[in-house]
Amino acid sequence: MDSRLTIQQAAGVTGLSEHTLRYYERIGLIAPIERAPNGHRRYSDDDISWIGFLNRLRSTGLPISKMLKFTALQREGGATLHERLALLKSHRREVKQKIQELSDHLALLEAKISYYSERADLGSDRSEPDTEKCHMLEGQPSAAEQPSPR
Amino acid sequence: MDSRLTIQQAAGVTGLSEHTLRYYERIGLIAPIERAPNGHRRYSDDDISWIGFLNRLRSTGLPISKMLKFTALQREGGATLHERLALLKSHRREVKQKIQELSDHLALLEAKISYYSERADLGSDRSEPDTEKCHMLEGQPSAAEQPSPR
DNA sequence: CCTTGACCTGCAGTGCGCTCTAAGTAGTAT
DNA sequence: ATACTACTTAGAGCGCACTGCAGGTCAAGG
Repeated sequence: MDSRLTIQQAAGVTGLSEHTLRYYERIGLIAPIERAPNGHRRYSDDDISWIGFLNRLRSTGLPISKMLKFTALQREGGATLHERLALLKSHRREVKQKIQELSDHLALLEAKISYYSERADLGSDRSEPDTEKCHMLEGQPSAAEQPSPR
Repeated sequence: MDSRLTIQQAAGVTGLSEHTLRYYERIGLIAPIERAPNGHRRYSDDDISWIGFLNRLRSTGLPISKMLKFTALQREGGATLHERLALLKSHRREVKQKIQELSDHLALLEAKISYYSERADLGSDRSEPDTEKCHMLEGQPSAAEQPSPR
């Protein structure tokens, strides 16, 4: 059961490319992987599950820089628990916000779609370039929505 | 009311930088903006609301290439309604999926956080590098979750 | 007249997250 | 011996979405 996967196998099960696996190791996201006598990497179950965790963080949009921070804390051991917790919590907040934002935009998308659907219903084959005003239904950012996040 | 904003003002109300406004125009995301006699851009209300729409699409993660596609169709006029509709619908599906995905990852984040919180509660000041196994609770991608999107 | 400031253009540079290339090694198969 | 395959490294390149820079124009103010 103690698999010791080759990089190819590790790539298979994690969904990352071999390239990316080496890259992650190089930048320190993954600790130096054990080597076979010939120098080839051998991924342990622990390595694989750590990579799984990284994968999840990544797919919530956590930038690599923050994952590095987390990884560094992890390596420093138990004393950094609070800090790691804080990092995760702050990320949780961001993910929640992102979900909210997407939901909002989804609603607008729905509005746009039903507006278009209507137009499509009433014989839309006039090829006049009539429609250049149809974006009027997108209220602009309204200042509150886009405070100054750039 | 027919504002005719300068680029600076347009940047202000849209939340984009002046650079980005020129960039969007250059690549064709925004139609050539009307110019004052001195060559300076003057953004109309219509321009602004179109930019607002682009902004929304962008913040749902629609890549610029697809926005370009949409923009091109828009300019071709009414005959492309169905196609535009299809594009929006396909994007809607993606946004929904993204929301779902984020929610899933959020759940995992919560699990991790409560796991850490527990540890933090029971006096976590042993500085042994004990914790190197705590990522064990991240089940790996489980094949179904990450089919092969890379 | 000279500076300041807002704008213009074209093009180069940046940061992120990979992704690819080149050149080399090690082990097996024919 | 030779080919093949899987791996290794250092380092270059890529696609995206901007962002910055150099150099120029124009209008108003001191």
